[in-house]
Amino acid sequence: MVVDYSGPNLAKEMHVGHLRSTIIGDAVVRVLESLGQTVIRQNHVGDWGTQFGMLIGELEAQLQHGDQAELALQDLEHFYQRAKKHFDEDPAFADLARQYVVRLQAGDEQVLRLWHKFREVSLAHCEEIYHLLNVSLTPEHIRGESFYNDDLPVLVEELKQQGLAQEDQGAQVVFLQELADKNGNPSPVIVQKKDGGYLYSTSDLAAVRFRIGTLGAQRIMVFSDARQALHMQQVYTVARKAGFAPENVRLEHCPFGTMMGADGKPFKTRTGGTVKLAELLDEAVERATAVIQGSGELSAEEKVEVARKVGIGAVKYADLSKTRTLDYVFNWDQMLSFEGNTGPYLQYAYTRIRSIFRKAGVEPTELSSTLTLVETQEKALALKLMQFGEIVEQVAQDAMPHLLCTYLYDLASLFMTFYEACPILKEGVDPATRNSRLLLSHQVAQTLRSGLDLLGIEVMEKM
RNA sequence: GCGCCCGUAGCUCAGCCGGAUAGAGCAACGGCCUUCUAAGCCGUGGGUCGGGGGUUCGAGUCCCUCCGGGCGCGCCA
Repeated sequence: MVVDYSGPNLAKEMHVGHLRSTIIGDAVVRVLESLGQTVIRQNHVGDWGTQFGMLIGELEAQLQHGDQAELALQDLEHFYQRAKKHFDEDPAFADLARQYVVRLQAGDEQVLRLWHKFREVSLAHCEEIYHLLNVSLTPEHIRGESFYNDDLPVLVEELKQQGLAQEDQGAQVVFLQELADKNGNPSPVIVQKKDGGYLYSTSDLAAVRFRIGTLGAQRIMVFSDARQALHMQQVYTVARKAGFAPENVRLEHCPFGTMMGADGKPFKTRTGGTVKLAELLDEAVERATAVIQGSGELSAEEKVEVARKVGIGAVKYADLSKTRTLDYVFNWDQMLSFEGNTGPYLQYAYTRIRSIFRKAGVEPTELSSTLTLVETQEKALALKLMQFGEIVEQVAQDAMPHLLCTYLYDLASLFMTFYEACPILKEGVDPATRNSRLLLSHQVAQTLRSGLDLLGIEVMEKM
């Protein structure tokens, strides 16, 4: 199967808008792979389009001033703003930019070289973010819009020959009766602009065809914003009609809601700007550092590592634990709290168990396999442990990681209850009971670790 | 205008193919540390599941309608 997720626009720096697709998609991919599925990741990056004419023009202008490309592109956001300003204020530059778009489309070598340079720097930035986020995407998963460029004229021609696409007001349009409204008005999908250019509908269609025809996908999952629901429906409907997608191939759009600020409006900086992902993640680690400051268990070096895992884990868990399709409110204090359904709470539950083994001086492998369930807390915990498999199956089926989060939280809560009620290493606990409870605890730790790993969240031995 | 999504406790959210007195966490209040991490645990109060119809033995869940909010709808992605 093919899973399409993350897909940032390379023209700018990654921002919070890319977060949900990236971490939800990655969690689902991990879950699918854990079940033995063959998953082909596709990072459909935005590396093509009119804005690149402007960016390449700006890059060339700066290179002519003797600047190094890496340096000029060090701050992509800033570079973009500069290019935009240049474009808006200098008509000559605007013309140049438009020419570059044409030359880029035509495969002009010099322009392509600059485009490659830009793309390379921007992708390197994405790699950094993925690494920091502990997301499994690598360069080999990149398959941007540009990849489909050559196929677009071919595809449109096919649609025309099939009688699906027809000219309307100068553009090539597919009218879908399947998606008509109550009044019978068909839903229009433009596959080629009046000026001959193509749109994302076209490259998305090409992507569907490539994924099925070349990659052999039996199931395609695309993680993108819920606002693209109509667009995805259109693409899939056209793909079916055009014969790109046979009946037996599952075409799924896995939409997600918007990340909101405390004010209930889309998450922005205090000044109303877009929040850069790099800054958000830095802040997460910073805040986590403050949170674990009081820990007496950690050395200074360990704190750095733990803060990273806790901070990043908190951001990811906060997102993953909410129903995917709904908007959710981003709240630092809540996600970094050790109370409630949070990343830190689960990581803490894990370290608490590891601490027991350290204290006991016992390795899980040394335990006898005899499990004796007597107390109600022990039984409840064991019962919960057995449900892990079916929850994972369900997440794979529905692409809903929050089901796994809810499960892990329930499991951790049951463990805490068990831990309070059932002494393990205390005096007076007979060896058999001690062994059984250690075994049970170990199973919980393993399950927490596996579950968090499927979510792309790391654990630690101490915190 | 047309279409999609949402409305569950003060706040943030769960509630599998409809099934028993609707669940958590924050917040509020009250308990539990001389021994396994109190970053925890136990308990109390708090909801006409937006309103109204309908289907059903049974509806937070399915259907219709109304109210309220968000988003989308031919040449951006």
